[in-house]
Amino acid sequence: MPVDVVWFKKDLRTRDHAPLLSASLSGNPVICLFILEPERLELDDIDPIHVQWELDCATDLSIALKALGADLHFAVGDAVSVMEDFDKRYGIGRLLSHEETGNSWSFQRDKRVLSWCRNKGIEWAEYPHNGVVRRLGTRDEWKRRRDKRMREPLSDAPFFSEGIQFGGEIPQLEDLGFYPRKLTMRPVPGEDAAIERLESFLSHRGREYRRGISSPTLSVKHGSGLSPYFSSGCLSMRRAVQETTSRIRWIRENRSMIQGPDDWIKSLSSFRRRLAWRCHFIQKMEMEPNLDLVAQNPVIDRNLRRELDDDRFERWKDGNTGWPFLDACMRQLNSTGWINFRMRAMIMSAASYNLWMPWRETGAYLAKQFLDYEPGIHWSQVGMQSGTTGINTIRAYSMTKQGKDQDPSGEYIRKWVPELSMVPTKFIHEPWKMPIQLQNEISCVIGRTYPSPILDELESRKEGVSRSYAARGGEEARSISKKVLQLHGSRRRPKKRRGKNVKGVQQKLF
DNA sequence: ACGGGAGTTGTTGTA
DNA sequence: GTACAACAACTCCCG
Repeated sequence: MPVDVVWFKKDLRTRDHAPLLSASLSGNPVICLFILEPERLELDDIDPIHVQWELDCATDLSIALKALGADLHFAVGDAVSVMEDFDKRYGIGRLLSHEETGNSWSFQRDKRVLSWCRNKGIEWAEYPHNGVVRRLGTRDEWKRRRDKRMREPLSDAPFFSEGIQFGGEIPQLEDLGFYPRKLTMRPVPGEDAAIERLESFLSHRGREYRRGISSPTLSVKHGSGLSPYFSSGCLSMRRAVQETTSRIRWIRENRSMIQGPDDWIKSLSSFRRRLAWRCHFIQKMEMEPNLDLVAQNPVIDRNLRRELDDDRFERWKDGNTGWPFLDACMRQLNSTGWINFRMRAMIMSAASYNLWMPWRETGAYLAKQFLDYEPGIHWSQVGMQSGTTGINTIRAYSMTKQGKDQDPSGEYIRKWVPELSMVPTKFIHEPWKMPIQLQNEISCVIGRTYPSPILDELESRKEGVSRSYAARGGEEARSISKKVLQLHGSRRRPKKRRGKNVKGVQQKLF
């Protein structure tokens, strides 16, 4: 009897999982499959921490599946070879999975799997995932269809009468010669932990979301912390959207019993808007699957002529640029595998504008640092923060301004850059301005115990920005930018202009 | 959803 | 009450 193979990729959960549900209803024997693909580990945007995280989430998933009467089979190897092997042993009737919108590599891999299925006469049933709409010609319909999908009911975890037992061992990365770096504060893997985290966010942590997300310290507490779970699919986007909506409704209905209901509603609405942005960016990758390899506007990219300077690259990566706030952010990221959105933008902006390094190399390094690496979001952001799309205004951050705004007391800098722990607040954002005598007194000598700034921040930023504007000026570059906007631009209606005339007219009406 | 300069409007303190 | 400087807050523009 042919078996249904449910191939788990970036959807490591049992609830709201359409392929799993469908397999359970078919009546066929079911194999749940997770493949550790060693080839991925050779890619420059994939890190052992990603595979380890997926493996740990899959291990948790295997326990949940066992309780449902199914069993997760772990395999190591190339996806097609693994399928071939399973087909020989069991005879695959159907392959079921979610559509994956990953990087160029996974796109090519899925094409190979598809042609293998076709050769074998095996049906591959792929189900839509998150808010991504496959085979969409233009962006016009996207928002409506995404929102509609988010409103559809969630499905429970199904039961299985005939799951084929997995007799093997869970593979270990170490046995393959990969040793993931140890992350501090790594979240607890798995679906239950993901749901718990969503609940704690909605029940109390998210109250200060709006105030907290811009700051690298507050965002640790008031951010949702759900991103790694979304990347590995421990949590469905639909569940997050629906539960956020019902929480907002609950606050609205019980507003008299709650203090500060409006701020709370604003926070959760803004969280929900960001969930939609998440889908919006992954949709870009869906429609342009080589976003991780080719700039959206290749002409601008060529005009920029950025070069990888090894010394700059190393100092940027390690958080040794001599720009305290940037270094602190880099070190937090390297240590925890996470940093908030705004600081990611600043880190990328420093690489692109101040240090003038090419986006592919810096973007790949960052991808490896983010535990929550999501190709569609990541490479869209990299494109934006390197000025290679041509459709967004150039956003070059000032590290010292951000530092003063987000960390006025310097507490965050002192935590992550201990060399600066004795520097008084007055100089914490610009320690090179300390008088030599003070430097000696506190044993923090700029240029010896902590590096001098790698470049003049103001000057390098100014030069980077003007070179970037110059690169997008030409006729050829402009015409490509226009096309990029048509294909990818957000279809949100432009704000109504509120000029003095309009106001005047309104006043006359009342 | 950038930063910095210029220009504008609003607020406060002082003679 | 008035005049005005000093300064904060805001808007617009440009790279």
